Amino acid sequence: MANLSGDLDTVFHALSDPTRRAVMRRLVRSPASVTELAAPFEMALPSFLKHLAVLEEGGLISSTKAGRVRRCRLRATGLAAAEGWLGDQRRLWERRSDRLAQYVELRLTREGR
Amino acid sequence: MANLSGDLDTVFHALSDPTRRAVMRRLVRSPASVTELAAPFEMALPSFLKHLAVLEEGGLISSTKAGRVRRCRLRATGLAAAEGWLGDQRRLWERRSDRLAQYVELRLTREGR
DNA sequence: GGATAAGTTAGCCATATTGCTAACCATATA
DNA sequence: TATATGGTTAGCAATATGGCTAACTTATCC
Repeated sequence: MANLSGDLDTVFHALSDPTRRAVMRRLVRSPASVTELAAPFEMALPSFLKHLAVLEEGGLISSTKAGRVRRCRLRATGLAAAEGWLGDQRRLWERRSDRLAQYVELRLTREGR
Repeated sequence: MANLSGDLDTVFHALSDPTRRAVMRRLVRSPASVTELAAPFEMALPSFLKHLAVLEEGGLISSTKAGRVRRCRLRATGLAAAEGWLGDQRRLWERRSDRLAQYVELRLTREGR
Protein backbone atom coordinates (compact mmCIF):
# COMPACT_ATOMS: atom_id res chain seq x y z
CA MET A 1 0.00 0.00 0.00
CA ALA A 2 1.47 3.31 -1.09
CA ASN A 3 2.11 5.98 1.48
CA LEU A 4 0.48 8.99 -0.12
CA SER A 5 0.74 11.17 2.96
CA GLY A 6 4.52 11.13 2.58
CA ASP A 7 5.58 10.92 6.20
CA LEU A 8 9.00 12.20 7.10
CA ASP A 9 10.64 8.78 7.40
CA THR A 10 9.86 7.86 3.82
CA VAL A 11 10.38 11.37 2.45
CA PHE A 12 13.87 11.75 3.89
CA HIS A 13 14.76 8.18 3.02
CA ALA A 14 13.69 8.82 -0.58
CA LEU A 15 15.90 11.89 -0.72
CA SER A 16 18.96 10.13 0.70
CA ASP A 17 19.96 8.61 -2.63
CA PRO A 18 21.75 10.47 -5.45
CA THR A 19 19.86 8.68 -8.23
CA ARG A 20 16.55 9.64 -6.68
CA ARG A 21 17.61 13.25 -6.13
CA ALA A 22 18.70 13.40 -9.76
CA VAL A 23 15.25 12.21 -10.79
CA MET A 24 13.74 14.97 -8.68
CA ARG A 25 15.96 17.59 -10.31
CA ARG A 26 14.86 16.30 -13.68
CA LEU A 27 11.17 16.28 -12.84
CA VAL A 28 11.33 19.77 -11.43
CA ARG A 29 11.55 20.94 -15.03
CA SER A 30 8.74 18.85 -16.51
CA PRO A 31 6.96 15.50 -16.27
CA ALA A 32 8.60 12.57 -18.06
CA SER A 33 8.10 8.92 -18.90
CA VAL A 34 9.91 6.12 -17.08
CA THR A 35 12.34 5.43 -19.94
CA GLU A 36 13.08 9.14 -20.35
CA LEU A 37 13.86 9.34 -16.65
CA ALA A 38 15.95 6.17 -16.70
CA ALA A 39 18.04 7.18 -19.74
CA PRO A 40 20.85 9.03 -17.90
CA PHE A 41 21.57 6.09 -15.60
CA GLU A 42 23.56 2.93 -16.28
CA MET A 43 21.26 0.96 -14.01
CA ALA A 44 19.00 -1.84 -15.26
CA LEU A 45 15.38 -0.78 -15.62
CA PRO A 46 13.94 -2.94 -12.80
CA SER A 47 16.49 -1.39 -10.42
CA PHE A 48 15.53 2.07 -11.58
CA LEU A 49 11.84 1.29 -11.15
CA LYS A 50 12.49 0.58 -7.49
CA HIS A 51 13.85 4.10 -7.10
CA LEU A 52 10.71 5.51 -8.65
CA ALA A 53 8.65 3.39 -6.28
CA VAL A 54 10.55 4.81 -3.31
CA LEU A 55 9.97 8.36 -4.53
CA GLU A 56 6.28 7.66 -5.01
CA GLU A 57 6.10 5.98 -1.60
CA GLY A 58 7.51 9.17 -0.10
CA GLY A 59 4.91 11.31 -1.84
CA LEU A 60 7.59 13.10 -3.83
CA ILE A 61 6.30 12.08 -7.24
CA SER A 62 3.10 10.70 -8.71
CA SER A 63 2.54 8.79 -11.91
CA THR A 64 -0.21 7.70 -14.24
CA LYS A 65 -0.20 5.23 -17.06
CA ALA A 66 -1.57 6.07 -20.50
CA GLY A 67 -1.40 3.20 -22.94
CA ARG A 68 1.89 1.48 -22.29
CA VAL A 69 3.78 4.57 -21.10
CA ARG A 70 3.86 5.70 -17.48
CA ARG A 71 4.29 9.42 -17.00
CA CYS A 72 5.83 10.73 -13.76
CA ARG A 73 5.45 14.21 -12.34
CA LEU A 74 6.76 15.93 -9.25
CA ARG A 75 4.48 16.27 -6.24
CA ALA A 76 5.20 19.38 -4.19
CA THR A 77 3.66 17.95 -1.02
CA GLY A 78 6.63 15.70 -0.20
CA LEU A 79 9.13 18.50 -0.67
CA ALA A 80 6.96 20.79 1.43
CA ALA A 81 6.80 18.27 4.29
CA ALA A 82 10.57 17.89 4.39
CA GLU A 83 11.28 21.59 4.01
CA GLY A 84 8.66 22.36 6.64
CA TRP A 85 10.27 20.13 9.25
CA LEU A 86 13.74 21.49 8.52
CA GLY A 87 12.49 25.06 8.62
CA ASP A 88 10.83 24.45 11.98
CA GLN A 89 14.06 23.16 13.48
CA ARG A 90 16.12 25.99 12.02
CA ARG A 91 13.70 28.62 13.32
CA LEU A 92 13.74 27.06 16.79
CA TRP A 93 17.50 26.95 16.69
CA GLU A 94 17.78 30.56 15.57
CA ARG A 95 15.40 31.64 18.28
CA ARG A 96 17.57 29.87 20.84
CA SER A 97 20.65 31.57 19.42
CA ASP A 98 18.94 34.90 19.79
CA ARG A 99 18.08 34.15 23.40
CA LEU A 100 21.64 33.07 24.05
CA ALA A 101 22.99 36.20 22.39
CA GLN A 102 20.68 38.35 24.46
CA TYR A 103 21.74 36.52 27.59
CA VAL A 104 25.43 36.92 26.84
CA GLU A 105 24.91 40.59 26.08
CA LEU A 106 23.08 41.03 29.37
CA ARG A 107 25.87 39.33 31.30
CA LEU A 108 28.54 41.44 29.64
CA THR A 109 26.60 44.60 30.37
CA ARG A 110 26.31 43.72 34.05
CA GLU A 111 29.94 42.74 34.27
CA GLY A 112 30.84 46.05 32.66
CA ARG A 113 29.33 48.07 35.49
CA MET B 1 36.43 8.53 8.98
CA ALA B 2 33.69 11.00 9.81
CA ASN B 3 32.04 12.96 7.06
CA LEU B 4 32.19 16.48 8.41
CA SER B 5 31.11 18.11 5.16
CA GLY B 6 27.68 16.54 5.62
CA ASP B 7 26.88 15.61 2.04
CA LEU B 8 23.24 15.21 1.13
CA ASP B 9 23.25 11.40 1.12
CA THR B 10 24.29 11.19 4.75
CA VAL B 11 22.28 14.23 5.85
CA PHE B 12 19.00 12.95 4.45
CA HIS B 13 19.73 9.43 5.62
CA ALA B 14 20.36 10.73 9.13
CA LEU B 15 17.02 12.55 9.07
CA SER B 16 15.07 9.52 7.84
CA ASP B 17 14.76 7.96 11.30
CA PRO B 18 12.29 9.11 13.99
CA THR B 19 14.72 8.53 16.86
CA ARG B 20 17.32 10.70 15.19
CA ARG B 21 14.81 13.45 14.37
CA ALA B 22 13.68 13.39 18.00
CA VAL B 23 17.30 13.89 19.06
CA MET B 24 17.50 16.87 16.72
CA ARG B 25 14.34 18.38 18.17
CA ARG B 26 15.81 17.96 21.63
CA LEU B 27 19.17 19.48 20.72
CA VAL B 28 17.54 22.43 19.04
CA ARG B 29 16.77 23.67 22.55
CA SER B 30 20.17 23.13 24.14
CA PRO B 31 23.23 20.87 24.13
CA ALA B 32 22.98 17.68 26.18
CA SER B 33 25.00 14.68 27.28
CA VAL B 34 24.63 11.23 25.73
CA THR B 35 22.68 9.79 28.65
CA GLU B 36 20.40 12.83 28.79
CA LEU B 37 19.69 12.38 25.11
CA ALA B 38 19.18 8.63 25.45
CA ALA B 39 16.82 8.87 28.44
CA PRO B 40 13.50 9.18 26.51
CA PHE B 41 14.19 6.05 24.45
CA GLU B 42 13.76 2.39 25.43
CA MET B 43 16.72 1.45 23.29
CA ALA B 44 19.95 0.02 24.71
CA LEU B 45 22.76 2.56 24.90
CA PRO B 46 25.00 1.02 22.22
CA SER B 47 22.09 1.12 19.79
CA PHE B 48 21.45 4.74 20.65
CA LEU B 49 25.12 5.59 20.21
CA LYS B 50 24.89 4.39 16.62
CA HIS B 51 22.15 6.92 15.99
CA LEU B 52 24.35 9.67 17.39
CA ALA B 53 27.16 8.48 15.14
CA VAL B 54 24.88 8.70 12.11
CA LEU B 55 23.85 12.24 13.04
CA GLU B 56 27.46 13.25 13.50
CA GLU B 57 28.41 11.56 10.23
CA GLY B 58 25.78 13.69 8.52
CA GLY B 59 27.17 16.88 10.02
CA LEU B 60 23.93 17.46 11.93
CA ILE B 61 25.48 17.38 15.39
CA SER B 62 28.94 17.64 16.90
CA SER B 63 30.21 16.43 20.23
CA THR B 64 33.13 16.84 22.61
CA LYS B 65 34.11 14.83 25.61
CA ALA B 66 34.90 16.45 28.97
CA GLY B 67 35.92 13.99 31.65
CA ARG B 68 33.72 10.96 31.16
CA VAL B 69 30.72 12.82 29.74
CA ARG B 70 30.24 13.54 26.05
CA ARG B 71 28.26 16.65 25.29
CA CYS B 72 26.38 16.90 21.98
CA ARG B 73 25.22 20.07 20.29
CA LEU B 74 23.37 20.80 17.09
CA ARG B 75 25.33 21.85 14.02
CA ALA B 76 23.37 24.16 11.75
CA THR B 77 25.44 23.29 8.67
CA GLY B 78 23.76 19.93 8.08
CA LEU B 79 20.29 21.42 8.38
CA ALA B 80 21.29 24.24 6.07
CA ALA B 81 22.57 21.82 3.41
CA ALA B 82 19.33 19.84 3.42
CA GLU B 83 17.10 22.90 3.51
CA GLY B 84 19.17 24.51 0.78
CA TRP B 85 18.73 21.62 -1.62
CA LEU B 86 15.01 21.40 -0.93
CA GLY B 87 14.62 25.15 -1.34
CA ASP B 88 16.42 25.03 -4.67
CA GLN B 89 14.08 22.37 -6.00
CA ARG B 90 11.02 24.16 -4.73
CA ARG B 91 12.09 27.46 -6.29
CA LEU B 92 12.78 25.76 -9.62
CA TRP B 93 9.42 24.06 -9.42
CA GLU B 94 7.63 27.30 -8.59
CA ARG B 95 9.37 29.07 -11.44
CA ARG B 96 8.20 26.35 -13.80
CA SER B 97 4.68 26.70 -12.48
CA ASP B 98 4.87 30.42 -13.07
CA ARG B 99 6.05 29.87 -16.63
CA LEU B 100 3.27 27.38 -17.16
CA ALA B 101 0.71 29.75 -15.69
CA GLN B 102 1.99 32.55 -17.92
CA TYR B 103 1.84 30.24 -20.91
CA VAL B 104 -1.68 29.14 -20.19
CA GLU B 105 -2.74 32.74 -19.65
CA LEU B 106 -1.16 33.68 -22.96
CA ARG B 107 -2.94 30.90 -24.79
CA LEU B 108 -6.27 31.82 -23.25
CA THR B 109 -5.80 35.45 -24.19
CA ARG B 110 -5.07 34.58 -27.81
CA GLU B 111 -7.95 32.18 -27.98
CA GLY B 112 -10.19 34.86 -26.55
CA ARG B 113 -9.61 37.18 -29.55
C1' DG C 1 41.20 1.72 47.01
C1' DG C 2 36.61 0.11 45.73
C1' DA C 3 32.25 1.04 43.83
C1' DT C 4 29.54 3.49 40.60
C1' DA C 5 28.55 6.13 36.46
C1' DA C 6 29.24 7.32 31.53
C1' DG C 7 30.60 5.76 27.50
C1' DT C 8 32.75 2.54 24.31
C1' DT C 9 33.96 -1.67 21.63
C1' DA C 10 33.14 -6.14 19.67
C1' DG C 11 30.28 -9.23 17.82
C1' DC C 12 25.86 -11.32 16.81
C1' DC C 13 21.16 -11.48 14.48
C1' DA C 14 17.09 -10.08 11.65
C1' DT C 15 15.52 -7.28 8.24
C1' DA C 16 15.85 -3.74 4.59
C1' DT C 17 18.05 -1.83 0.69
C1' DT C 18 20.03 -1.91 -3.81
C1' DG C 19 21.65 -4.00 -7.44
C1' DC C 20 21.12 -7.88 -11.01
C1' DT C 21 18.89 -11.40 -14.67
C1' DA C 22 15.23 -13.86 -16.71
C1' DA C 23 10.81 -14.17 -17.93
C1' DC C 24 6.56 -12.01 -18.75
C1' DC C 25 2.48 -8.71 -20.02
C1' DA C 26 0.40 -5.15 -22.83
C1' DT C 27 0.27 -1.80 -26.37
C1' DA C 28 1.82 0.22 -30.61
C1' DT C 29 3.68 -0.31 -35.26
C1' DA C 30 4.86 -2.47 -39.73
C1' DT D 1 -0.39 -11.13 -37.42
C1' DA D 2 4.35 -10.56 -36.19
C1' DT D 3 7.53 -7.64 -33.94
C1' DA D 4 9.26 -4.17 -31.29
C1' DT D 5 8.55 -0.98 -27.37
C1' DG D 6 7.57 0.23 -22.59
C1' DG D 7 7.05 -1.50 -18.49
C1' DT D 8 6.40 -5.12 -14.86
C1' DT D 9 7.09 -9.27 -11.86
C1' DA D 10 9.75 -12.77 -9.55
C1' DG D 11 13.59 -14.11 -7.45
C1' DC D 12 18.59 -14.00 -6.32
C1' DA D 13 22.91 -11.97 -3.98
C1' DA D 14 25.67 -8.56 -1.51
C1' DT D 15 25.72 -5.06 1.60
C1' DA D 16 23.73 -1.77 4.95
C1' DT D 17 20.86 -0.80 8.88
C1' DG D 18 19.10 -1.16 13.42
C1' DG D 19 18.58 -3.70 17.26
C1' DC D 20 20.69 -6.66 21.09
C1' DT D 21 24.21 -8.56 24.94
C1' DA D 22 28.64 -9.00 27.06
C1' DA D 23 32.78 -7.19 28.29
C1' DC D 24 35.76 -3.27 28.81
C1' DT D 25 37.68 1.48 29.77
C1' DT D 26 37.85 5.69 32.03
C1' DA D 27 36.42 9.16 35.20
C1' DT D 28 34.21 10.41 39.57
C1' DC D 29 32.65 9.64 44.25
C1' DC D 30 32.83 7.66 49.10
